[in-house]
Amino acid sequence: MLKRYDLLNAVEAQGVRLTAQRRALIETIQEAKSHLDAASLLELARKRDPKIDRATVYRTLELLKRLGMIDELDLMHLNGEKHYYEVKTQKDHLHLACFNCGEIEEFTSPTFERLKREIADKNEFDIKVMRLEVGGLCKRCAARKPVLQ
Amino acid sequence: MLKRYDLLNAVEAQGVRLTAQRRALIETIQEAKSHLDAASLLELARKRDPKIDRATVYRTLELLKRLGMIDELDLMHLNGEKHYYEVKTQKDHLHLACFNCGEIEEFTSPTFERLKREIADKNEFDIKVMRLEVGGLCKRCAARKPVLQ
DNA sequence: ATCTAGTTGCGACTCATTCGCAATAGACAT
DNA sequence: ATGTCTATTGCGAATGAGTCGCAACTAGAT
Ligand SMILES: [Mn+2]
Ligand SMILES: [Mn+2]
Ligand SMILES: [Zn+2]
Ligand SMILES: [Zn+2]
Repeated sequence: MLKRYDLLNAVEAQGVRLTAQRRALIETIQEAKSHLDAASLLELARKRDPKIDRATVYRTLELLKRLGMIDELDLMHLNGEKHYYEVKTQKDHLHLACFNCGEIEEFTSPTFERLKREIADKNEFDIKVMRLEVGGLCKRCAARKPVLQ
Repeated sequence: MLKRYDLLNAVEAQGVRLTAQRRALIETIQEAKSHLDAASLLELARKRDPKIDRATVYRTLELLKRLGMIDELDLMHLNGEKHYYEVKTQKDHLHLACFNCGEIEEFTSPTFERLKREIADKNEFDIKVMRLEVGGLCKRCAARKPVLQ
């Protein structure tokens, strides 16, 4: 399991106003077992504070993105055009999405870290976000499928 | 300049029906100087064949994606939620998007290729698409900005 | 020249995300 | 504790990207 940043403390440290809604949303993302889209996040957060609006969800996601505390993912848009969110981990990690079964695998990799350093160094690019998403067939689904077609 | 696949020939070789609209769209993407979103693609393609509809653009993009001939990009959604498209290149390449000036840099990298092989090998994942997008500040903009804030 | 399955245009639709504005509530000062 | 001020919120309406159903059309096979 990858180590996640502690959102609530980090947000507090930024001197951002801590409302009940933000608290509920932040706790929800922090404890989420999977990548959440805005609608699922809203649904879950309402269990903590039923009085949260969709607009607040988007505004809070925007805030957390701006502060560099969460990452936004496409996950290959396997399921509509929505985006997914997760707490940033200490090391960046990458995502493999299976076109067939929808499974998402995630992991870190020294080569990925090295690539990150190279980009920053060679291009003198000040990296704020880095997103590597791979689509294809997971081990199981690749085995199940004929190689052709 | 990265070497692009020849879409028209590749599509023909697939035994896909070649309509006037598809031809116009394919030629447009092929010759595009930049990453095109669906609306820009439509606008440009209409110069070749004025009678193309938005729905056909999306259906054709879907087709080309399925055939693995184009890539779909977010480019960090710097400008709304739309997606961008480009002809697949012989080697995959990655994209750096500057949050400040919007510039997009692209390049290939041996480390990126190596990472790709590692993912395929270690995870036994059959890679169809691989998308690495980086957001941050380009060289010029990073220099212009104070390090804090 | 005919046939037909695949493709298209159209208009209506869905779904994710954003916006404007009046009401509310953190945080800080009193 | 109370008041003040401003950032934040809920609401409902709006936007914008992408999709769909269906009748009309056409590429390409025979
Ligand atoms: Mn996207
Ligand atoms: Mn590119
Ligand atoms: Zn799978
Ligand atoms: Zn820049």
